[in-house]
Amino acid sequence: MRIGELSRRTGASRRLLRYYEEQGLIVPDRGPNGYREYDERYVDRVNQIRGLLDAGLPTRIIKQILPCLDKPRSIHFPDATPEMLALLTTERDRLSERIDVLVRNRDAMSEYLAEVAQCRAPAR
DNA sequence: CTTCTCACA
DNA sequence: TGTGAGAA
Repeated sequence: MRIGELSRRTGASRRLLRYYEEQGLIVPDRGPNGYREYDERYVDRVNQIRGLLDAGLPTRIIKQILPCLDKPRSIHFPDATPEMLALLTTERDRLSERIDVLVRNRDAMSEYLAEVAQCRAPAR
């Protein structure tokens, strides 16, 4: 498929897809006319990129760890350098910290909402 | 549809 | 990180 269809199916703008390519996150094939050609795998791939960006990872890191997160993980297993493992470990830990912050804030919101509900439900 | 560039939040 | 616009 070409960029327009991938854009439609991922919700990412054409501009953004080119931006991801510029950042080295995706490397589409090129047709004879020079148009980018994407196969089905790129739909999931783009969504995964969005997820990692949402998780707070910079494109620089995503570019490095994305190959490890590809579907046939067992095939990428052999070329796991110590540097790669260290990177994955630190990024996973950063993710865990962010999750903790998110959980605390969610709980704080729940607590507040519960109190508000208690405060005005009986009155009404 | 393509690349590139400059600006901007 | 992501967008818009203009040029070619």
